[in-house]
Formats: sequence, C-alpha cells, structure tokens
Amino acid sequence: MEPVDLSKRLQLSFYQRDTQLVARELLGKLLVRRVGDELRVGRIVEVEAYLGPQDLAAHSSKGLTKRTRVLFGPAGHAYVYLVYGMYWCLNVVTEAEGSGTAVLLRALEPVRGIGARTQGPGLLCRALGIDGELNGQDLTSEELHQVDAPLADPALIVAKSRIGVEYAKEWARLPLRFYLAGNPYVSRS
DNA sequence: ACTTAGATGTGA
DNA sequence: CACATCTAAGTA
Repeated sequence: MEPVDLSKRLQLSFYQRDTQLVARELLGKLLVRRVGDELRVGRIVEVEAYLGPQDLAAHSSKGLTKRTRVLFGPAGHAYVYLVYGMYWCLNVVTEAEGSGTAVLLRALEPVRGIGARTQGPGLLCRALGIDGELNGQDLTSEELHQVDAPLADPALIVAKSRIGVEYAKEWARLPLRFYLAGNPYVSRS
C-alpha cells in the first residue's frame, strides 16, 4: 500500500471562501470516510461549483426549503441529497452562512479501502457508504473529512460546462465543472 | 452513438 | 403532477 499522509485535515476556513476557488483547490485533495473501524480514502479528480440562488442549476435557486436547509447553512458541512430516486450526491457547503453555495464531488481516484467504482457522483457515494444520514455532517469530523494533498500539476485542471443541468438556461453553459485532464477516473471526458 | 428503464423525494 | 447535480443495459 502506498504511503498516504492523512494528518493535514482541511479546516472550516478552507471552505469559507469563493466557491469556484474551493472547487479548483479540492482537486487532488483526499476524501476520507470512516465506516466503523474501516477507512476509505479517495483522491478528488472531478468537481462542480454551484453558485447560489441566482444559479438556476443550484438547488438554492428554489430558496430556503426543508431540503436546502443545509445548503444555506455554514460552510464545511456535507449537503447530501437523493437524485433520480436512486443515487445520493455529496456536496461541500462553501462561503458565508446563507450563501447557498456548494461544490459537488463528482469522482474519486481510489487510494485506500475502496472496492467499488467511484467515477460519477452516485457511484462515489455508494462506494463510500454515504447517504442521507450524513446530510449536515461536519466535514472536519472523523466519519467524513478531507485532507490536504499536493496537486502534481495544476495545469492539468480543465473547466467545462456542468453535467445534467440543461434546464438551467444560460447557467448550464458556464465552465463550472473542473477535472484533471486525462485522469481515468473522471466520469466522462 | 443513441435509447430506455429504473425509484422516490421535492417543489409547483 | 413533472422532474431531478444519475447509472446500467439494450440496440446499432
């Protein structure tokens, strides 16, 4: 097993910044999930930024509801929701409380303890055992957190339009999906 | 490449 | 009621 430094856990201040910046900087970082005494670790290779109530692709564009309560809450917490009745999606809440901004984690490169596919937001959650129970979870917690790690080559970051948001009019076209070019674990090229 | 099914919570 | 930050399986 290759050595991995899990000591530098990302703090709340990391998340309390511009959403697109957080999205870009999350590439290469490690997502750590603890299930019982088992650790599952993956390197983030694909994310999407959701920019708040004015962003028609963001759930916060529907306003503050029972579902979006966590999304409008403080940064550094997990916004987890069910999509298409079958798959869970994990987002990290960003910026100031009330901003309704978040970054969707779309794909991981397996690092340790991951035995299932992680290319795509639904598969990622299934592989890590993430469901609605973790909605609102503090992302600096033992159960679920992220760890700083160097990104070998920042020039590999590509920005394209987000997936599955065609209904969002002009917002659907903005380059808010970020991924590592050529990485085989990205959900689509 | 395109087509469709699958399951269910959410908001209108 | 229509649709959703998706995936798998089918046809070609």
